[in-house]
Amino acid sequence: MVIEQQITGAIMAGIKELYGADVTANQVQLQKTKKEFKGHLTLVVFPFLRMSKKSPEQTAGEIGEYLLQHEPAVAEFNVIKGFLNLTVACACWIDLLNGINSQPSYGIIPATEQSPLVMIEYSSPNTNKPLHLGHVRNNLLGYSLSEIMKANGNRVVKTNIVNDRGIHICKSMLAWQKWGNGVTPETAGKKGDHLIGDFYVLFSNKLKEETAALEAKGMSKEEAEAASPLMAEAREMLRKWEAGDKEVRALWEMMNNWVYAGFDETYKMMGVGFDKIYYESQTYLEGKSKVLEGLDKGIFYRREDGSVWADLTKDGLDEKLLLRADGTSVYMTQDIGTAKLRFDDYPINKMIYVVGNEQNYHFQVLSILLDKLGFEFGKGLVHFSYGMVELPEGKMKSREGTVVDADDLMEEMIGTAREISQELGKVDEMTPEEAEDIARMVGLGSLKYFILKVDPRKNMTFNPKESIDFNGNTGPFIQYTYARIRSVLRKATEQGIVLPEQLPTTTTISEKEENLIQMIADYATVVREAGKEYSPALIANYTYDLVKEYNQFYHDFSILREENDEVKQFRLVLSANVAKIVKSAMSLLGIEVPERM
RNA sequence: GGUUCCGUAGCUCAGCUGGAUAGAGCAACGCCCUUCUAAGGCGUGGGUCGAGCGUUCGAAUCGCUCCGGAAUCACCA
Repeated sequence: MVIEQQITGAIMAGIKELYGADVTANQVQLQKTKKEFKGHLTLVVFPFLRMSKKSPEQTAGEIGEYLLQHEPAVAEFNVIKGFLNLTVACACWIDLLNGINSQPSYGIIPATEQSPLVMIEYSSPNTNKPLHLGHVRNNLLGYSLSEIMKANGNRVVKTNIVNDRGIHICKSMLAWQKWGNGVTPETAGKKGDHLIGDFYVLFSNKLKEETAALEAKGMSKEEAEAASPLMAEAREMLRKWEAGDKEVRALWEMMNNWVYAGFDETYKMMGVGFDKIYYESQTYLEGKSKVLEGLDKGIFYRREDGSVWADLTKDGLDEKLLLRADGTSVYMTQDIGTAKLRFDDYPINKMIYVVGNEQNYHFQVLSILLDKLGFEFGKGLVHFSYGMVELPEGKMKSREGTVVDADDLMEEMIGTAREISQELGKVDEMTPEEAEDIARMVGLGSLKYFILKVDPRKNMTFNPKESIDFNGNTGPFIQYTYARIRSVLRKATEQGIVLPEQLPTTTTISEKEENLIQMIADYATVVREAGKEYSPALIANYTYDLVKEYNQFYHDFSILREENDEVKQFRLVLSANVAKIVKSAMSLLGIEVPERM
């Protein structure tokens, strides 16, 4: 922030004058003063001892004295061991607050026509089963990351690649054909994605029966699956699909549309969306030409059986298959093709893939291949790799039925929020619509915050029961604080108090208030850091700290009962800006904040 | 076995470009609703930061070696 830069400059000048040494801004370690000491900013003087050739205390004292004389922003200082604690002048804080107050979207850098174009791929579902908890983490991270990149002055295209073809879809189709009796989402009264998921499970169960019988006759698992008539039928269906068989295609289209309708509902409830959707059925043939082009240029090589490979041993990796002997594509080829299509559609400067960490190797390879093929964004490709979501009992296993369904989960969270607000009597003066809206915001806010506050790279444990906690470091706590501030501001308006555009710098404010302004001012840095680190968690934890700090402040001061008008207005403006920052930060996480709750 | 990631309080997680006595929340216990929303605040207890060695004025943070866990090393996607 501004004050820091100003003081850093003064320190550099001071060291030059006192010790005749040049130091860079990087060497000046100016950090926030710990709570238990007096001051706002602390300079660690150990690095300068070589230049001063004096004790830490003496050096700190000299620099402090210099700052007091030459830098008006420094009001006083104290020295503890090698730490120089600086207190920033009161008027500076009010100036800072005035500056932030005048900016409706402080900390956000709007994109322009010239801004870099960032494409973010996330969600990427299969069309054979509904979304589950793992997808929830993916979607929330992807959406939030998009918002964070936007806030850092990038043009963002959110994209989704739908895996709508392959043997897994054929399994659902076959099961529906065999045992479905023409059931539809309407007649079943079920979301389309769930209905299809049921048939996928049905197929798996029937297949298991078959293979178990074969295994009993002495076949291995692989042999049994290869010999299974059901699997043969599924493979035949896939063959027909690829040949463009009208009947199979029609069935495929109908069932996929059911799934999409179901997904759309889930996405909408989750609050995520896309600017451009790609379907694998339309892209899976695309990579081949690019690979053959690479073959011509000698980037890849062909084996005797006709298959095409990339030799990445020089890059410290293995050899990677790109085209099978029969000329068909593999996963990697498809991703190359999709990259090509995307680049044809948009002048992408940066590509971010939000995909689980089980694919770290895949993206390492993809980055190298795209780079070799001449894609500008290949080398700098970002695999936003996130960890798995585990349950207290361990991993989710579809086989054991421990998969947490996204729709069920959201519904449950909203239901709990509804119950709690009823218990607390929060809904007494609300219309049923208002109450339901708040239950939705709070329930989903709780879920989203719970997932986004943890470092994306780490595996996390999700306890469905305990996650519905509305106290402490949670979304609802943040939403609650916001709603309370808005309430105070509403009451101020009712009392006819008009907030000034500019506060007089002569108002006396407490140290707590100064700290709060410091935290508010940090928001701009946090947003920038979050963009650099691709970390929604940074925003989440910052917001919690800010809100916690504000809550303590809130309890110490009766804002509306304050008798000194100048102080009252200052506190109202301060509160309004906390609310502004909280709302902005939450929107970067895709979390709504209610005006009352 | 190779590669990558992770290991911090009973539980869930912050802190990691080296800096002061390692922080929150949950859970436990004790206070505070005639005070702008108690979905709140204050307090108490709880830690060999997986282990060891090294670099340094200084290490949870950096390096090496172990130990434990995860992912991956498919002509699956």
